[in-house]
Amino acid sequence: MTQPRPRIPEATVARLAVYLRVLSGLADAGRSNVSSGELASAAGVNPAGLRKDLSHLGPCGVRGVGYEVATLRDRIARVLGVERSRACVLVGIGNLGTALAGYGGFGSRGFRFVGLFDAAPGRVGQRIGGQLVRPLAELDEVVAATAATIGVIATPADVAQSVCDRLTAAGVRSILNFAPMALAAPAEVDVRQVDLSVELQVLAFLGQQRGTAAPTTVEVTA
Amino acid sequence: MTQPRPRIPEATVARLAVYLRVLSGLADAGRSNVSSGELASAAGVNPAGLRKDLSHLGPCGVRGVGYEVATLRDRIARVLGVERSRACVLVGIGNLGTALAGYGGFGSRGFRFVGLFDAAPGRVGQRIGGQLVRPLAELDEVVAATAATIGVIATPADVAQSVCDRLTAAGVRSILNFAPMALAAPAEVDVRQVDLSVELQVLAFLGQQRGTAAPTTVEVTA
DNA sequence: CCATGTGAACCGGTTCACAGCG
DNA sequence: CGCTGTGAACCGGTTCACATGG
Repeated sequence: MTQPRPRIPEATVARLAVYLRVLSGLADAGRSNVSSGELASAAGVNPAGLRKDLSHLGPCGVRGVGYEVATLRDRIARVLGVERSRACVLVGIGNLGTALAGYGGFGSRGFRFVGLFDAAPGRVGQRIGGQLVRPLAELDEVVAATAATIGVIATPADVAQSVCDRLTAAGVRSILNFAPMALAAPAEVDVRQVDLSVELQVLAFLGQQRGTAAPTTVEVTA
Repeated sequence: MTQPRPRIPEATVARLAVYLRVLSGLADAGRSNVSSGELASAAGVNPAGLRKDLSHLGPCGVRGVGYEVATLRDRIARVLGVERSRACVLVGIGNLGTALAGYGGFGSRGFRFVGLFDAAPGRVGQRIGGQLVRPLAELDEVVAATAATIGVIATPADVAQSVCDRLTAAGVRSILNFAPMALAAPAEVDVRQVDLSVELQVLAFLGQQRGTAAPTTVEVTA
């Protein structure tokens, strides 16, 4: 290939996804142009960092002017691979699983759930957003038939590892895990962990530290 | 105070929360001792890093032996402030909000929801896990009465900023935001963003990069 | 002798300041 | 003249290797 393939840092990829969302909103609002400052403020990052992120895509703005909204949006979408639709399976259709299955934000980002699975007989057969909930026994079959490469785990912790094993055995290459437990998976499988109670715990700790650190709040260091 | 207050890094705090969960599980299973290697593997981190994390609490293991499970658990719990119960309010009782309100993992970590709020008249008056869903109009009142310091936003993106403004005005000092949108808040308020579709997007990008990078998979670099 | 605790090298990512260019 | 693009300093965090001590 003639592409330079510059290896975009993971932290940058995460922010590109945010810029993409902001740009889509701006485009829908009819805006045709933005500066790095405005885009950065809407995305919650610092302007220089945003420009550095975009530099990984090659020059894509006009000096002295800013960025063309639709062009930049399409460029980022292409890099992130939003065009291609990605088949995902979701295991664990409790409240969280239901929320994920029904979340509209995924569809517009190129993700579609091609299989919803649950172990509880009571859940199986229900419909969530037009999708049938299937028994876990059909996992292999569905992954094979749809070539799904992404699996999402929203089960209780005690079955998460066994679900992970089944997903990897079925051929899934990337796993997003919401169960509060570290998963062991083969090296060629990417696992990302989202841990809701850890987020709350960090927030509480920072708040408590901030609260107790300086009784008179600010200007203590000066 | 006689405490040294050594300023624990944020990344370490997040992992301490994970160690705490693993240690609680080990204690419940009757284990009284662990090595850094075993604990690290259960937490999904590298052993040296785990020891460095624990070094922020001062020496708490026995050389040549390992860590005493209950002691270490209690030490971490004290540092994270798990003992004190923290009042939280949750705004947005859709599928995600319902999942959060019903998630048992929070209670055991010292968090309790003292108010569930939604703008939709259809939601108000429902009970979720024994809690009544209230109208947003009662937010100030409940935050004041319960001294809640943490707010969780699980609303659609278009109202997230206004909810954030109301929470900060009511006196909330820490916000966990699940709406896919960057929030603007006063500097003294901590905001943490959890963005589900960004997680999926990063995962998909890494998978696509991995897939196209090395056709013969491994041993290319050797 | 073994696992902890830690100083020091290392690395990715962020911030800054300014050069480049419309 | 203004905003983009980027090299260079900076910083936090991770990894490594080994000293420490039961």
